[in-house]
Parts: sequence; C-alpha cells; structure tokens
Amino acid sequence: MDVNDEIRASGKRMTRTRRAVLSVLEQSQYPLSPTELYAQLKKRKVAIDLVTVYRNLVTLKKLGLVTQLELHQEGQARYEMKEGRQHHHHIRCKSCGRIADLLLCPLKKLTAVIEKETRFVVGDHSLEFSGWCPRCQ
Amino acid sequence: MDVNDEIRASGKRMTRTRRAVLSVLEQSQYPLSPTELYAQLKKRKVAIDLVTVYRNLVTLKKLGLVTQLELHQEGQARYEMKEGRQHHHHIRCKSCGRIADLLLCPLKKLTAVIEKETRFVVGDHSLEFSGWCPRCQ
DNA sequence: TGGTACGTGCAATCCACTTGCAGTAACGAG
DNA sequence: CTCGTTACTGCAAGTGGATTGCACGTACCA
Repeated sequence: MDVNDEIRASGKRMTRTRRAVLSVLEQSQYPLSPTELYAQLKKRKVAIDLVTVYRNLVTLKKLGLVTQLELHQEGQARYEMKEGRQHHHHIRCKSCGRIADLLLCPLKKLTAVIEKETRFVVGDHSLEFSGWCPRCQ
Repeated sequence: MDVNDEIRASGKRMTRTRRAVLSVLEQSQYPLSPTELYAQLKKRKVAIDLVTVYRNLVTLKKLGLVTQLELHQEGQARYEMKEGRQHHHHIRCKSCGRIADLLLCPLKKLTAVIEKETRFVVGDHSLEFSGWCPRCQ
C-alpha cells in the first residue's frame, strides 16, 4: 500500500496539488516549513495557493503520512515525510538554522519513571536540541 | 543580590508594573502565558497594558530572571521564575492543559554522544512530555 | 531636584495560521 | 464514458499571539 493508496483508502483524493506537495516533501533533505514548501512549489512552476499547502499538510498529518515537528525557536512548524522512518529528533543550528537528524531517542525508557513521579499517563514527547553546526562554529 | 538589585545592576529600573509582573510570577504555581499573567494583574486591579507585560517578560528573560518555556501544542509561550530553581522540564495534560514539573533531566549526559554523531556543538535543549493528568485519565 | 533615558500606553502592524464561500475537479457508480 | 457526489482549491477575510512606532511618563542618579 503506497502513499497514493493510503490517501484513496481514507476517502481522500490524490489531486494535482497534493501530489506536488508530497513530491517536494519526499525530495527534501530536511523538514520544510509551509512557507518554504510553498516557495519550492513556486520554483517548480506549480500553481498552488499557500492555503492549499497548509490544508494539505493538515490532511497528510492526520493520515499519518507526514510528521509535524515544532522547532519552537522559529515560530513556525516544519514537516517531513514519515514514510518508514523511525521515531527521531532533531538538532538545529542557532546560527544558520540548519537542521540535522538525531538517531537516538533516549526517552522511551523514562516513561515509567515519569508516570510514577507525576501520576500522569505519558503520551507523546518532544525533544529538540539547538547548538552550532560544523560550518558555524 | 536580590531580584531588585539584579535589575538595577543591569541599568534597568524597578517600576510599578515590573514589580507587579514579578509578584504574580513568583506566586504562581505553574508557568503563565502572557495573557494569563495579564488577567491575573487585572484581577489584582493593576493598571497595565498587555504590551507592557510582553515587554517586561522579554526584559526579565534577557536578564535571566525568568525562563520561557515553549509548550508548542499551545501556540503560545509560558514563563516562570528562574530564581534558584534548577533546570527542569514539564509535562502537560492533553485534556485539561494542566502543567506539572519533572524533576529529572536525563539529557546532559547525551551531549557528548550528540556532538560526536552530528559534529554540532550542543547548546540548549528542550524536552516536553504530554499525556493525561490524574484527573483526566 | 532636575535631566536623562528607560518604561509605558495606545494604535497600528506583523506573521503564522485558519475559516467562509463559491467554483472546480477527482473518481466511483451505473 | 458520463454523471453526480463531495472532496478540494483559490481568493479574501479573519484570528490570535507577539512586535513596533511614537509621544508621554517616571525611576533614579548626579
């Protein structure tokens, strides 16, 4: 079941713009903000409105095809394809904004500790580092 | 060197409104958003503009007296007094929004690992959990 | 006690994001 | 293939958090 099928199976439709959004996300080396994604689409001469980019991202996120990360220093969200990638986190350069993946996630083992400490039931977590990338050091 | 001295030492002034903002933050059991802080001040009959709340928070953050946390599910920042409290993180209830402190921070020991993996120099990190609090389970 | 420059209030503005609505098009039934 | 349902799109307007410009107010040190 590929992306196309997943969309159709949920009652959604594979439209020209949705295909284009997915294509840009798939080819990007790093998570994109809606505005960046829109700029990429324009560069490819895709006729699309920024609102449609936002709405497609919402839809794809609901379908679980795309992950939204919140690099909150930025004041805007970023999106990346989920597509078989395992759970991971990011580090962001304070100087140039470059974003790199982290392969580790040390947090799952903490769930039990936290639940004992707070009596919350733990759902999600978000972990983000910032620092200075090799070029900016 | 108390808060008053720290402000004066930096060339800033201890004004009526700044004192009120600090007072509300000091007495709060949980981190406040600018809007909530403003509401608290109004309840205490403090004459202040929301803009002034924002500007004071910026100033106090720059002075290191206040910590800004980004509970990004909310779309707004929250602030708490730093005042001798050690580095910590939070967990937020997905249902009622209640926020609790976590005492642990398992991440410092990861810095070396991350720096080796990414060749970034690690600066800050943010870690946030969400889940369901005892009342909402 | 007066002067400097930090602080404040008000209004306007910015920016990310959302919503309303009328027109368009995907796609499954027939 | 055609048609009809209904998801999707574009445009414009609206939200909400946060910022900025500017004139006036006030803390506080000489």
